[in-house]
Amino acid sequence: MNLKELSHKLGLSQTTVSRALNGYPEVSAATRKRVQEAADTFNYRPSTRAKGLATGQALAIGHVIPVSSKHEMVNPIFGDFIAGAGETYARQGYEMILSIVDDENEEQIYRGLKSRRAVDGVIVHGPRRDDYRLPLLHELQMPFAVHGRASGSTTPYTWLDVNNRSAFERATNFLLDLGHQRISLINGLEVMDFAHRRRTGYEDALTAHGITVDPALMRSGEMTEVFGYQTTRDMLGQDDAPTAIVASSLICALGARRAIEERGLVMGKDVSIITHDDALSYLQNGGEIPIFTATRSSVREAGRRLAQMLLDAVADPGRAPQHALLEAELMVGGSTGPTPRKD
Amino acid sequence: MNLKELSHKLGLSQTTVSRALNGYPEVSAATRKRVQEAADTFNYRPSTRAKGLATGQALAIGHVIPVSSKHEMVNPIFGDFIAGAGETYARQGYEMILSIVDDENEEQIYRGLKSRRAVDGVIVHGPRRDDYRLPLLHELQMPFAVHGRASGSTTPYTWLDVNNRSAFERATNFLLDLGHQRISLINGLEVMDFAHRRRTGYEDALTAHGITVDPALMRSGEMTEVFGYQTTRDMLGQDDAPTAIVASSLICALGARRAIEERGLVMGKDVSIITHDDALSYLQNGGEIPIFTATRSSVREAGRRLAQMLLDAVADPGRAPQHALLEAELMVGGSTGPTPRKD
DNA sequence: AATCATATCCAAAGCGCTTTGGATGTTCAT
DNA sequence: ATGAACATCCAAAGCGCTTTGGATATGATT
Repeated sequence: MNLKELSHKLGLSQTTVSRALNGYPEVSAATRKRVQEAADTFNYRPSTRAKGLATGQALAIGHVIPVSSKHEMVNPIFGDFIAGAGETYARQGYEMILSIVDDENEEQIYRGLKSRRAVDGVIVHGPRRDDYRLPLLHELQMPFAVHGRASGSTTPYTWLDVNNRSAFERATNFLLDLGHQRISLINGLEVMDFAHRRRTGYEDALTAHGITVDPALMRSGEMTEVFGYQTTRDMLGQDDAPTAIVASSLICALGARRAIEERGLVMGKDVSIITHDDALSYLQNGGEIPIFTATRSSVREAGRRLAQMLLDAVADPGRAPQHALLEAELMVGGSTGPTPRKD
Repeated sequence: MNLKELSHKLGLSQTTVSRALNGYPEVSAATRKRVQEAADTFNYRPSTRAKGLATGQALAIGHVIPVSSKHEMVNPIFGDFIAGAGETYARQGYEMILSIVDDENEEQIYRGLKSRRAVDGVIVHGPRRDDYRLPLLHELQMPFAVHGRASGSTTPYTWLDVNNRSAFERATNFLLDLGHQRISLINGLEVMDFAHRRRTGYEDALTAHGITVDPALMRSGEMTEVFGYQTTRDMLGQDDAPTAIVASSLICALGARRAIEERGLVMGKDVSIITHDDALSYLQNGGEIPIFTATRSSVREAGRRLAQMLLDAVADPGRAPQHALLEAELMVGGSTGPTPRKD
């Protein structure tokens, strides 16, 4: 069923039917109702493509998901983020189109989306420091919103981020207050902006307590379970091993716990862990009582909100870029405790 | 840059330029080359919408991801599956459009995709037993391919599935051969087709060894870490507790291990675990030596292949539905061992 | 009764492509 | 030289919508 057929059935012009359906005032209430009902019974929905051609809009938002070409690693937060964003799009009649691309030829993807006029805007995932994508998108005049931030950008842009610095500062302080002095940081890849901010928070807290930062206690890499395990095992094997760990993700923390227990140590007693928790639906941090003490911020909620911010920007290209800085909440679980006394 | 402008620049008609770019024979080699180069330098790409309108194709495949409305749970395999499928689409110039939808009004989504002519076909995720979506898509005449199977469907359809029955039969046999008699099954929700098949494999193995299936040892639920933990804790607290567990996912298995260790037991010695491993990029089952003994099948590879099967079906609507049944490989890790002797 | 505003509808153009049905040269055998 | 066969290109229609610029009818105003 298309417009032509529908308007024929109703004995009206395409113009009138289109206007009735799109809420224009030049249609009598009676006619509008009649059209509305006919559209429902015949299950008529305008073709997105035709509508897009006519209006110049795509009615779609692009998500370009970079996949590490080295490890073929898909960021595990991506599912929940997308789920959140999808809710927003569905409510506003937008489509979400997804490009999974290894980070080598990401630029081509953006150019393609632009020149094919496939989307009205894009969400930038996993921003790096001095991310080249921001100037690129500016140049392409493609509206965008960033999940995270990219320090080093000179022009303003729309973003939503967790306050990673303050979260990790707080996490580190929490451990310091428990008496820990040797605190390790298991971080994401340092090219990622969030990882850099987290490190800053961690270092600031240490420095403020007069503790010098020890590079031997800081590791960064792709945040897998195995990475958490290996780095923890390594560090626990060192002389002057850490008594506490700040981990960048729950998955890392799981690996860290494995290494701790493998050595016959007890988490929360011999070694404390505090982690960041993205509140992923399939990997909750325990039930009522969290397993891990954690700084927590829902990535799904982030998806919902950032999508809305982008749609706002698309609807009104003139408006100033919006920002949102979310504060993570600290949840005390069973993985942290006072420094073990040296016997 | 659009076709009109480009053809103007070249002093050619739109027809000729279009044909040159699309590989039609009615164009001289010299002209084609000239056109090709101009397209490159001006970064011309035909508008997907206009092309779609003209050809009647959408050049897009829809993925409808059901999200449990109760738990807002996004299936964790989804990211990797999508990544695989995305590779295939990118190679063939298709777009992937994603709808995240709570399973209540999934039907509306399919009808919408059809009537808006937004996609050329869809991938069905998470098939249930007697899934209503298959007859629905048939009725809508929408090409589709199923990740998994839906027992109970009368008409043939395109699918790709892991041989869940044989994988779980094999896993159970592996434990039986180690001497285990009390073997528990921690399964996904039983409405899901895969969970049912897995149970069948498990039960078949037990029965073949003359062991009666004990409902007290079988649990099913959404496969989270917490679910694995709680069910394991429960069962280990029972009289006549299991000495081995067959788990449906690595995440469940992580929870099971937590419960085991919490009781002061040792995995692989006091209690064995064998799990299914989807080879997710962020949750590898250890490094060289697997942590868990597991049946393994890459969900990413599944995405790649199923996407191709769907594109084939779209390209040639007449062809008979294709199937692919993948056999999982068994990887022996450290989580299994002989039955502990009763002291 | 003539004029005008208002309400209601419609024909046709246009969005950027593909594709049909020619038109115009060129080449070759006769 | 002549017509057939081929190579190469183009004008225009059509895909399914929105939107511009009227047309017509109705009722209020003078």
